[in-house]
Amino acid sequence: MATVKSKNIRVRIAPSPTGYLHIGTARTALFNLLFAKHNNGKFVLRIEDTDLERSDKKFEKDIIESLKWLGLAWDEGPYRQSDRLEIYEKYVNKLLNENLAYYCFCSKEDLETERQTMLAQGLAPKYSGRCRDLKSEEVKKRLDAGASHVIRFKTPEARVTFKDLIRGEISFDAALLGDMTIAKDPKIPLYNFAVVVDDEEMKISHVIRGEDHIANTPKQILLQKALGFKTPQYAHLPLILDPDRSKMSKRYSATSIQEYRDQGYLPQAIINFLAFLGWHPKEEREIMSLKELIKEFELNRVQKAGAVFNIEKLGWLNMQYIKSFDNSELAETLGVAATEENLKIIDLTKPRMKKLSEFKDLAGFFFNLPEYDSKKLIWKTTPISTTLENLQAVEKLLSELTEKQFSKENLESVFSEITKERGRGEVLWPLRFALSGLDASPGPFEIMEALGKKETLKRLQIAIQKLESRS
RNA sequence: GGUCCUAUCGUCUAGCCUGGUCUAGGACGCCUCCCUUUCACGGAGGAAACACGGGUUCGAAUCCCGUUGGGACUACCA
Repeated sequence: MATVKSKNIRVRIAPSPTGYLHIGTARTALFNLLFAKHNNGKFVLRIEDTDLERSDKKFEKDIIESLKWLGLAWDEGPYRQSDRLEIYEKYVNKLLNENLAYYCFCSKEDLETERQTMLAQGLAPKYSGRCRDLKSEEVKKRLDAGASHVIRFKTPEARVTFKDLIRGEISFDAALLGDMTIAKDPKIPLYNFAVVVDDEEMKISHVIRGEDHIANTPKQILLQKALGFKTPQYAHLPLILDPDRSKMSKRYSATSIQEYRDQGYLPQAIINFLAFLGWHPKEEREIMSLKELIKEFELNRVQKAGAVFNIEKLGWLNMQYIKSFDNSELAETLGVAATEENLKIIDLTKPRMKKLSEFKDLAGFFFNLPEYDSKKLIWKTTPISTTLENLQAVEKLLSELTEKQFSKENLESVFSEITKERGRGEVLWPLRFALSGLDASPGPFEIMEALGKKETLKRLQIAIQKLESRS
């Protein structure tokens, strides 16, 4: 295998527990894992919970559980930013002491007015730097008075250029950025700052994340330089899009892994599907396991443009995986007892299921015969009387068989004569309908095998009675 | 508005780096047919794309420039 020589590759997935594990986050996690494992690197999980108001333990729990369910195992963590506050504080103070950051006392209202004014002038909105040169005595005085504040980084006016592993060179003019906020207080870091500190402390070599973070990259690089940190390699993944080509959102579709899990999508199918959203192996293949994906994954084969989430294809993939399961395995995932009868039912239902959740609807008739209109027993233009005669003939034929003879193969041969005499459609359609009560179902021989002699006869008699009461 | 990213069938994509083998390949979806009592599976076939305009070149889906379209970002969220 063409692996990069042990270059201490370390990547991370850094979800914030402000919602359930998002499809996009799962895909980012997957690509990170794929890249790490392909190169014998480490995959770190870091929970970015610096936003106390929006973070919730229940989301953290869901993220961890969903990641596990998908089979995306991390090597280190979960680290929690809320457990690392002293580390950020140390670095905030460092910047403050070196006069690379400063306290800002501007009110939100003032900032907003400033922003609007600049926007109206067609300028890139950025902070004016009003508090940048406040005298230290003044700062101390205001701090002592308990004035509300924030800490800003003195953004240098420079051109920031970095090489994105997927997109090539990307360049920003930092002069347009303005002095960004890095913390609300030395003890309360903000996203861009916490990320930079953690990536350094955790020796992250490659930052693989969504395209929506491209604009954050120059900010983080500037911070790294000020702090004397190394700059990791960056790779920005294309976004997952809704059918209207906007960033996938709750408004349009189910966005949490948990929802797909509840609907009966298999983790293998989701992984396979997500991997192919923005990536493709060299060969023309569609079905790949996580292991195979790891083997084949190359960052330079990642697509640059966003990819629409195609639920139809997920459904098809899911069906492929469902079909690949053996019956007892499927019984277990469905939470159904692996009795002989159930296994037969599963076997017949398997090729018809796009989602596990469809099992109930598809297989329900095996357990309870649905109510149906006796008209439905009639094949095309067959007269009622003929249909009745045919069913009676079938009943007679079947009642002479032993339970053992109720196998698909045997029943087929038993029926060869009667279907020749009376017509396949004329015999088999009413039989199948009597057995299933449904317009669409597996074939009558298969159903009879699963149902057994007693139940088959019972259902046949119900149909016969229905027809008799009609005529 | 500004900044940045981006552009092959309806969708996911192969091909693009290293121009000719592209009459542009595969998959999902769609259509037709086969199998078949129905539905599904399976099998065979079909319709369907290089956004546009300039260059460069003997030759461009592939390289360059521009236009247009699409998207992301633009917080004391992450």
